[in-house]
Amino acid sequence: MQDGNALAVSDSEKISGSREKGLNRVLEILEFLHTTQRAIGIGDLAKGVNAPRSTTYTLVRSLVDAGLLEMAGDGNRVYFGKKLYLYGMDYVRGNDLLRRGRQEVDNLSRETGETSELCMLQSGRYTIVHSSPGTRPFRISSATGLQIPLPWTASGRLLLAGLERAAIESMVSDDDLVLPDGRKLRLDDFIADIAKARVTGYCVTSGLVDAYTKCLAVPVFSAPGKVEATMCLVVPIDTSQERTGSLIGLLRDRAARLSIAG
Amino acid sequence: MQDGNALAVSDSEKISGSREKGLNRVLEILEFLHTTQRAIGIGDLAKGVNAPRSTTYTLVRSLVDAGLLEMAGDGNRVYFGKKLYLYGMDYVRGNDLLRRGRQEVDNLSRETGETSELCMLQSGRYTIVHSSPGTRPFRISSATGLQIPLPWTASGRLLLAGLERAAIESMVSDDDLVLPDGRKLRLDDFIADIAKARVTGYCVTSGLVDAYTKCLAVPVFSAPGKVEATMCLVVPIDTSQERTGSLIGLLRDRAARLSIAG
DNA sequence: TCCGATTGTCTCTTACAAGGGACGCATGTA
DNA sequence: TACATGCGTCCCTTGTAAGAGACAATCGGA
Repeated sequence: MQDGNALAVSDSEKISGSREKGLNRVLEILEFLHTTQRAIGIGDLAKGVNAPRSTTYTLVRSLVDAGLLEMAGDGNRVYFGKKLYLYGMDYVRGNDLLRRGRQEVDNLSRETGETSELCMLQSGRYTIVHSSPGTRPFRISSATGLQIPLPWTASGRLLLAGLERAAIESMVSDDDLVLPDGRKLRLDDFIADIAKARVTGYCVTSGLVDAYTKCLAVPVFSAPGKVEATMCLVVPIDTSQERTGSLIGLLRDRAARLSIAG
Repeated sequence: MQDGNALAVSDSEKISGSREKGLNRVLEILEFLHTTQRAIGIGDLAKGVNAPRSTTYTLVRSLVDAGLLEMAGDGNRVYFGKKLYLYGMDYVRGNDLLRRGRQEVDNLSRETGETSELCMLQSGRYTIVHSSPGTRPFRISSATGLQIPLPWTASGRLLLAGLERAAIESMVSDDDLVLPDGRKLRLDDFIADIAKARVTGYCVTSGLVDAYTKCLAVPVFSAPGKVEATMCLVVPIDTSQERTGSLIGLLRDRAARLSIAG
């Protein structure tokens, strides 16, 4: 193994390493599968979440029996199961905003040909909840469920609009402020961005996540002042001023539509 | 409460009532939310899964923190959370058959105007995994995630094709054999149906779930002889012989398409 | 063929989570 | 104003689940 499991587990979690609640282990397992995005052997899973093998076997059996996980076709690998899909659909059904937001995102990318995304805060992290690829030849990075530091994104600036400074600080770690290209954002600048985005009602960032794209984002409100989600378009960084402007107009229009009934 | 919680909890689970593993409680909570299909107060949730209040509060807090559940907007109600949606999408992504099956079902209902469904076995139960409503004025019952006794359906007969008699018996309870209209199916007849469906490669049932519809189903194979799912159309019971035949042809065609790469 | 690594199962101990129950706080209604 | 009902939190006890570790079975090189 390349990861020398000797207490190197990273600093996450308490170093205790002792007894751990079963439910927590399960949550870690699910999260681990979410990051790996593929079926994985139970032994490796145990290593991955740093849990004892015997425990992992027991938990996985429970989860498989319950249908939350499934044994992958070939043999001893596990991945998410149908039950989770069904629960996920229940979530969508109970969530107007998400259901209509997905629709709207699909429409947007079809109409504009650009990559379009619906984003939300997910336990304090920026999350791409739904994305539709667009028709450009080059692939723009964006997988559903991907989590990215808030300061890297235009949506992040909108999602934090209206929050206390303290709340924002607690959601943004120092690491988050370091952009992919190595530049370090100043926290005050970021907070200023947020305030600005709030009044203008949209946000554009250029070359933050990568050097070749810019991101146009607008807020979706669940109540006056309460930003529940954002919709955004990811476009080539050299997109003209005019087209950028008209795309933002389109976005604001669609987001408003989502907001009213939300 | 209208449900007199006095040990009426149905016979499910052991009557022990004593200490229960946290994970199991969680699984019950999720299942309960899945059946209620709506946000529910924590107190009621505790009653619903027959768990102590204190325990329920603790577990719900964990689940909310993890994002598997969310507090519903108003206040003290909980329902499924974004995390479950994300995990569900992971499942879809990792499952070609489901992804393409959903697509195909949507196509079918658009082309034919009939209600179309994708069905699978889910821990021994028949489950509507995806459905698309069709354009007929009257609504045909069918919610995604709904679970129905196997003998009530055409798909059930196909999904069990190739299984041992013992396996079939273990999956079908006596209650399952009682149709909605009160008639009782003989187990032997049901098993004969299964065998017949297997050789003909499709199955039609008339007036089983309700008196006004018939159900046309065909199998989708994940490997030769292994029925992974079924696709079906739910049509008015008076649909002509010709149309029924051509719809079945269409279904078989599409199901075959799904099966090859599966 | 013989090893080393991995997989799945089992047993036993003890650290600790589940549960009982009491508390204070809001509602609602007699 | 009193009383009942439901909510959310907290504390203490003890039954039990998490974990360590041993085991047989399987696999894949060398």
